[in-house]
Amino acid sequence: MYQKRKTILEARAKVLKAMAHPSRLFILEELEQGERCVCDLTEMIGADVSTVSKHLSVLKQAGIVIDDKRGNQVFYQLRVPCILNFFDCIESVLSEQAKAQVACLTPS
Amino acid sequence: MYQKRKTILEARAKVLKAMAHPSRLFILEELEQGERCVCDLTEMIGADVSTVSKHLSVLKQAGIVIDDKRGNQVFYQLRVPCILNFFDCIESVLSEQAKAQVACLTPS
DNA sequence: TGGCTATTTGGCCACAATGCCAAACAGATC
DNA sequence: GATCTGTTTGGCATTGTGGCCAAATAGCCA
Repeated sequence: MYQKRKTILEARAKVLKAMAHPSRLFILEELEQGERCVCDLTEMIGADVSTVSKHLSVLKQAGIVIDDKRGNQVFYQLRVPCILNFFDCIESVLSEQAKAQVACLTPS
Repeated sequence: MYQKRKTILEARAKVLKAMAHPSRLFILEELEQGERCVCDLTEMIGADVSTVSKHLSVLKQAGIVIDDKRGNQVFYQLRVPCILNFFDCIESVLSEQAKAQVACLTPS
């Protein structure tokens, strides 16, 4: 039952795992606007360049972004734009959470 | 730039992280069919009950599933059905990966 | 070549995640 | 109450992740 689907589910989990970090989500949002070089993203995020580079490497290994070296800088862009559609659903999870909290706090 | 959105992105990342495990993805797929008790899922996954229970706890804490105790068993169900829409996009990431691999292996 | 900028990689440390076992807990039934 | 089944929680070992610094690498320009 599970063993049969395990390989596929592992591949999916890998993609999700690559997205599951605030800095990496920020990068994806930013790349939605267009390509960005490592230096741009580093400045926006405010972490060490090496840290941002590693985040980009995670996204690249997961197949979510691709890189393009031009001169001495590297530009990253989304490979699959639909990635951003995820957020609508995530938002609905979060809004359900919020609703539940309100309901919980409201005296009945 | 990033600091401003960080709180929201952390919340989203938490949801994604909760999904980013093969067993938990399996659980979500299974719950798409309808509610399941811990014992059903445990048998299907083939791990220790305590392990499955912890996976369910992760999904619950993320607000993705809800539990309903009836008698001495606990039934879980999806709280937000759209979760499954994720997979279309993930599949397209994976198929792009596959395409790239083929292109890479094909002599030009 | 030498120096400059941009990026990646390796090392290290602190911390989180995974999975099992054992123990605790909850509900049903006798 | 005693016991059985179903579920959760605590503890522990193993492994993975995230972040920084320092060093290596790559491309430009003089």
